[in-house]
Amino acid sequence: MANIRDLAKEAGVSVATVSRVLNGYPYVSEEKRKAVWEAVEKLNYSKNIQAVHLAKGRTTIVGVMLPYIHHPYFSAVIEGISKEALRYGYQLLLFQTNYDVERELEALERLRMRQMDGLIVCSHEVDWEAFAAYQEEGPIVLCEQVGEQDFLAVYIDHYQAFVQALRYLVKKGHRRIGYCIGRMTGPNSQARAAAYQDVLREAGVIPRRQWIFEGCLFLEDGKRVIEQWVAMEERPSALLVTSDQVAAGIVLQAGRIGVRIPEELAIIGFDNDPLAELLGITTVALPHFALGEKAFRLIHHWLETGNVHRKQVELPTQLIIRTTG
Amino acid sequence: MANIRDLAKEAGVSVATVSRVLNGYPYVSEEKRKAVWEAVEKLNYSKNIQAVHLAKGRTTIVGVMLPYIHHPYFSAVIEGISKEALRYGYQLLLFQTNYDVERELEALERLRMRQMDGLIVCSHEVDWEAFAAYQEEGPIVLCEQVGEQDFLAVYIDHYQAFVQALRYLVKKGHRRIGYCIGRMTGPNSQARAAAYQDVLREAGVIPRRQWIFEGCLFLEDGKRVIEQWVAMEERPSALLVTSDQVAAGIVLQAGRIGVRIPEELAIIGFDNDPLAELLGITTVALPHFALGEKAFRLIHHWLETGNVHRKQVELPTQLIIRTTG
DNA sequence: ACTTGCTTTGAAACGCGTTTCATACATTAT
DNA sequence: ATAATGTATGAAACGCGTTTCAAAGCAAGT
Repeated sequence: MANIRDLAKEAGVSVATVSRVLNGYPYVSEEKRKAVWEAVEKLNYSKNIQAVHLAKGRTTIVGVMLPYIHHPYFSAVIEGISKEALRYGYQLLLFQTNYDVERELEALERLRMRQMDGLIVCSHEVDWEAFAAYQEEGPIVLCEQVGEQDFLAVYIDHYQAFVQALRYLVKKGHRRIGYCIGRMTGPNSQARAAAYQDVLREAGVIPRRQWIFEGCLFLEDGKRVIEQWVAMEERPSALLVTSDQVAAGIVLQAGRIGVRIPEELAIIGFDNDPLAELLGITTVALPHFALGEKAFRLIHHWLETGNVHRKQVELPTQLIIRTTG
Repeated sequence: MANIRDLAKEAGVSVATVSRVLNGYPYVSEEKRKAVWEAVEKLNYSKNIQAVHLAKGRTTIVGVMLPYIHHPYFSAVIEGISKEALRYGYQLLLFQTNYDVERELEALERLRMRQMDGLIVCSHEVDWEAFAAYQEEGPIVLCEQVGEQDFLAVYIDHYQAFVQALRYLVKKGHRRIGYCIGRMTGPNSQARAAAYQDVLREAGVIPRRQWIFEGCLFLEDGKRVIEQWVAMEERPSALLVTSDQVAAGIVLQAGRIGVRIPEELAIIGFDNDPLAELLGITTVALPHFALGEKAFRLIHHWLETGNVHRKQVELPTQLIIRTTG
C-alpha cells in the first residue's frame, strides 16, 4: 500500500504539502491541493494510523478494564462509556481481566506504553498502590469510592445505598436480615459489609455471617440462594440482594417452590433492572449507565484541557418500593 | 520518557543490541544483556507500542463491530470473543455503531488504516458490498449466514432454527402463528422471515403480517407485545420470540394480566437465557458464546497462517421443550 | 522606497522501535 | 591450513506521518 512519500511523488509536491492537504491545514495553493486529492484517489491511499499516533504522541483510544462483560452491571457501564466515546470520536479498547492481578497490571502497562490515552477501571482486584504507581502515565478513572486517596473517580455510595435499604427493612420490622453479594473483596463490597455491620448494630441486632450469601452474580445464583435459605434452621426474614438479576432468580424460584415473597422472605434488589419492574421487586436504582457516561467525560476533560485535578464525583441512588419488600 | 536511543546510550550499546535484549533474541553477550536491563530499570523504560506496531506492520488488536452492548446476544458474543482474545494475547477494540452506516464504514476504514489486524462483525446495516470492498485490508468475519458470498463467516442457521420451531408448533396443532423480532433488516432477520413464509405455506396456512411484532429487543418489549396481543380481535395462538428476554417479558406480563401460557398463547423463545429455564420457557438454544469464540479463532488462524481461504462455519441449535409451548 | 506580515513550498528532523547488512572474530569441519 | 558456519556488535535504513524551520515571493502599511 502507498505511503505519504509515494503520494507526494505522484502529486508532484512535498510530504509536508501532502500532510497539509490531508489535514485540512492552510497555505496550500488550490492547484496543488487538487493534485494531492487526485493522487489519493489514484493510489487508493489511506493513512497508517499507527504512524499518526506515533508522530502525534497520542491516540483516540481509551482503555476499559473490567472482569467480564456478560453481566448487567458491566454491560450497562460500557454502554454509558460508549455513548460518550462515540460522541467525542474515541474508540474503546477492552481489557477483560477476570479479576486476574497479572492481567490488570498488564492493562496498566499498556497505558504506560501509550496504547491508549486513558483508562477506565470498572472493577479490579489489584491494590490501589498499583494505580498510584501508574498515575503519571495518563488519566485513570476508578468507578468506586476512593475515600481520601488522590484518584480520579466516579462512584455510587454503596455504603449509603445499603444503609438506606437496611434502614427501610428495619423500619418495616425486620430484625433477621441477610444479604447476597457478588464478591467480598473490593471497596464497593467492603462498603456494603461495613453498612451491614453498622446498621444492624444501630438496630441492636447481631449480624449473622451465615446470612451473607457470596458469589451471587447471575439469575442462577438466586436460585441457589433460595434453596439454601429453605434449608436453614433459622432463616433471615429479609435479604438485600446486590443485583436485580439475582433477586429475580430468588423471586422466580420462590414462586416455583411455594415460598411467599414478601411474607416469608422480603427481597430488596439493586440496579433497577427491567426485570425488577416486571417482577415487582423493590430495588435501589443504581445509575450504572450514568456512571459510565461520567467516567468517560472525566477522562475526556483531562485529555482535552490537561487539567490534572483529580476529583471524585458521586452519583445518587434511589429506593424504589414495589411489592417484594 | 526515555526512548530506545536513550536506553542504548545509558547501557553503552547500540539500539539493535537493545532491541535484541528486549525481545529476547540471541547473539548478545551476557555482560551487555545485563547492562541493558540495568538501564531499563534506571530509566524506568517502556516501549512505545505505536512504534512497535508501525515497525512490525501489525498490532495485537482485533476490532469488534456491534450496534450496542447492553443486550444479551451481543454481550454473550463478546464474552466468547474475549475469552479467545485473552488466550492469544489480543485486545479488542469496540466499534459501537448503533446500526449507523457511516459509523460502520468508519470501522472498515480503521481496518484499512491498520488500527487493528482484523474485524469481527456481530451485526450490521451496511451492505455486503462494503465488506467485499474492504476484504483486501485484513480478515473480516461476519457473524451471519452469507450464502454463496466469498466471506469468512461463522453463523447460526436462523432459517433452520425457525423452521424447527415453527414445525414443532404446527405439529402441536397451532395454525395461527406469529413472531417477535428485533429488526426486519439484516440477513438473520430475513432468513427468519423466509422460514416463516415457507413453513406456514407448507402447513397450508396464510401468514399474517399483523402477527409479526417488530422492535422486540428487551424485556419491556415483551410487555408491549402481550398488551398488543390482548387488543387484537383475531390473535395468534403461538408466538416465536427471537429473544428469551422478550419471551420472559411476555410470560411475566401475561401472568400479571391473567393470560394463560401456553393455553391461550404458546411461547417459544430463542437463546436459552437462564431466565428461560427459571420461567419454563420453551426455547431454541443459540450458541452465542461459541459463536464469539469461533469468530475470533477464524481471525486468529488467518493472521497466524496467512491462510486466506474464506470458509463459513455453521453452529448447531437445539430446541429445548419446557412448559410455555 | 522600505518594512512588516502573509502566503507558499519543501528539506529534513522528529516521533520510536525493528530489522538488515556489514564487519570482525571464534569455532568446527574438511 | 583452509573453508564454512556461528557468534557478537553496530550503523543505518525501514516502517510512515507530523511538524519545524528556512527560503522566496507577494501584499499591505508607513
